[in-house]
Amino acid sequence: MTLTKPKSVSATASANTISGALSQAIHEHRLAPGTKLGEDELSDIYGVSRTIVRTALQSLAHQQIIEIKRNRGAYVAQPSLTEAHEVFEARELLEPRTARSAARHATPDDIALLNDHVTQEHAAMDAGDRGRALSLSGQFHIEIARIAQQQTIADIINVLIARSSLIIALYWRRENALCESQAHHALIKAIGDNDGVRAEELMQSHLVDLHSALNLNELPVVEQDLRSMLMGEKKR
Amino acid sequence: MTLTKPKSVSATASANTISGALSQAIHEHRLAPGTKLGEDELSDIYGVSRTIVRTALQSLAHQQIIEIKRNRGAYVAQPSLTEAHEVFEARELLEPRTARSAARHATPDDIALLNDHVTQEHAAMDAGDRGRALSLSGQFHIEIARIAQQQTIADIINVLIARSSLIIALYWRRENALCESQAHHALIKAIGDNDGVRAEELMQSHLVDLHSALNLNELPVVEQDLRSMLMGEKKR
DNA sequence: GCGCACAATATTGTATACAATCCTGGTTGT
DNA sequence: ACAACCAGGATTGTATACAATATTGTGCGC
Repeated sequence: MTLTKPKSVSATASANTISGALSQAIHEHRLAPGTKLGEDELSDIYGVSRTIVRTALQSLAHQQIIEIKRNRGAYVAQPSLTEAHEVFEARELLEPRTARSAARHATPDDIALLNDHVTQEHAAMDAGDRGRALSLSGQFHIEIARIAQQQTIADIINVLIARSSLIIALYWRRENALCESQAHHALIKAIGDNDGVRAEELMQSHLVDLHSALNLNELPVVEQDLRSMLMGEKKR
Repeated sequence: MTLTKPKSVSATASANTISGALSQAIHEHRLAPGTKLGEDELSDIYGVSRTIVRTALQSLAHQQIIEIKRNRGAYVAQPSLTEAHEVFEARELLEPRTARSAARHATPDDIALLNDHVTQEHAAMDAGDRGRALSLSGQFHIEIARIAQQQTIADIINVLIARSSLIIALYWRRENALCESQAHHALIKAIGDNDGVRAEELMQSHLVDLHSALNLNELPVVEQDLRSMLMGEKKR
């Protein structure tokens, strides 16, 4: 909640509040892929009409964070394996050079902000709040694009990271995620030293690491979930 | 209208029809940057309620093709100089490597489709329909991303090209645009030969050409438009 | 004639009512 | 027991009514 700034494409304020809250919940893995987001349910929770909820959901749908099936409702998205690859390939095209650019533009304040981010990330991890750590980790990448003074790319990365969060929820296999803050720490060092080339290399390998830490050849765990639900449910 | 496929993030069918129509009109420079898009006006034209129009406008706003100012209405976007640079810088990060990838995946059918595109582009140009030629030229780039089997990147490029169209409307200076189809023709050749490296190079230089064909240091022509409107209008 | 305040109008924002569609559960027939 | 079918209920899609805000027009004082 430090300076997330939901970006507010436009739309009404309440709608942005709701889409921001849902987005945050998804980033922090408090809303699992496949979860149904009923309109009445949300309008009750947030105390607004379905009109507003609908606006918020459409916004999230456009970011492909949720999927709206006609006459069926909105569900937290379940990126396919193909999409998972595509998202990381896109990130690998955008982020390394952006990190290089960030190294050129970074001010001491920027470095301080990044360090603060990693500190919070560590704190969240120590507190066992894995979701929050992941969310902060994503914001770190967006922050770098902002430092590079590339708002357009930052916007794109923002969306890609949201989807990455879903992908991680579905396909992650590695247990320890502290490699994260290590890599981020090294990146800050390179950016702070204005070493663009190194920053680009580090970002590249960081993304490759993430990409390769996914279960590439397996089905998403959703089906297991569904199966277990069918097994252990109120079979009456 | 060949196979544009509005991509339909979701939302209702009518809304997609309207946002598609508006998007097309903007691509073809039939709707100038700054034009106001009133909700009642559009609901009259398309014979649907404002609810649907609103959905369509929000979709376009999310693509940053239009800008919705709270309580003021929707206007065709006027990208700033900074945004113009950012958009082309993003494209330069994404498209060259995507072209390389397309060269790996292209089938004979794909090549035929691309050739067809360029032919239509030429035809539109000969017919003096500059807007349609520009629109087709943009679709060409999207088609390449599709051929590369990178739907995610294709989606991103789709949005960037829409914004590029607005940027061209505002900042274009060069008179002749037939360099376009020349460059596209060369690209098809490289892709058809499965020469990924060359395709990447060609796309890179093509984008640099486009980028450098903009009036980088001048104010958008909108102000000129406004002035000329005030000058040559029904001074009554 | 000019500028300001205020009313009239138009436009957008939000909520609600109604229509269309889908899902659930029970009933019936085999 | 099982399948198909047909209500009934719940959920989403669309239109419309009303509220809030901005814009325009008018009149007054100077």
